Amino acid sequence: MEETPSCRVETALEILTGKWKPSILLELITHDTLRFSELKRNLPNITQKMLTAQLRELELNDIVHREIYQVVPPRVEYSLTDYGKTLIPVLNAINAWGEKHVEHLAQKDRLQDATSSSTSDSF
Amino acid sequence: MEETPSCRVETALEILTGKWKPSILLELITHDTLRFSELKRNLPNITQKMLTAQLRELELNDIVHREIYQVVPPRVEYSLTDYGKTLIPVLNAINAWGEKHVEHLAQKDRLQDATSSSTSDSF
DNA sequence: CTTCATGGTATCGTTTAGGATACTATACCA
DNA sequence: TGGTATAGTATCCTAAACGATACCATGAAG
Repeated sequence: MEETPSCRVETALEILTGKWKPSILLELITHDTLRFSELKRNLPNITQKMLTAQLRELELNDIVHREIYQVVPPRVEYSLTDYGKTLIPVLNAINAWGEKHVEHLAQKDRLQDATSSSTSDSF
Repeated sequence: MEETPSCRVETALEILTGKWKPSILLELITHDTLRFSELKRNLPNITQKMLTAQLRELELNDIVHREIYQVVPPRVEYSLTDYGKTLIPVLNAINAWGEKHVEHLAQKDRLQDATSSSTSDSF
């Protein structure tokens, strides 16, 4: 890691990227507390291995809390830590830009279609 | 792509992630306009292939503008589009959280060191 | 004694991102 | 005629991310 400003962007992005982390975080934001099996149910295509791995990484970064109940069959509950909740506004900002972006691209495509059809509207 | 909110987070993140995109964006934010060779010089470890590929992706998403001058040897200048500049506040938010995060982790580690040294302070 | 549910690991294969290196076109300059 | 600079491509290779599948430990219920 270097000391340039972009480095901190990368630091933050490391935590948010990965094929499943945004979805996992969204689940925990909207449901507060979820068991492992509930997360797995709500993320239909994730494998157990990936879910475990991503949760462990989030736990390492103090974003999610893992609560183990010593019962059989096991019961493990996941939730955002207070610190993890500081990510919510950041995720909202990213999501808002993402929404604008799909609109922006759609508009660009409409313009391209219009100009390309005007060059080929002899058909 | 699905319709869930997290999807737009992923949409946005696709544009920001990749080993070099944050650095490239930072360069263009701080220098306004840069030639291909200048970008390459400022990003010492990037390969020509990666620089080209990342710039093309950013161009496709209308984040950077590519201006080609028909001279020999070639001169190509890259800059943020007006639309690309809407990313700046998002990057700032991400960067700010990243800064907090390194502090947070450092603090956590200090606490851990303190407790672990208190269990082993017979040395 | 078998079965079931839960929350995992372990192992292997595939797919993707990224890197190293060589090559190219062009016109000017010596 | 040959070298130089710029902005790339093309090809091949490695490493990391991701996925499929099989396996495991536990104790209660039947």
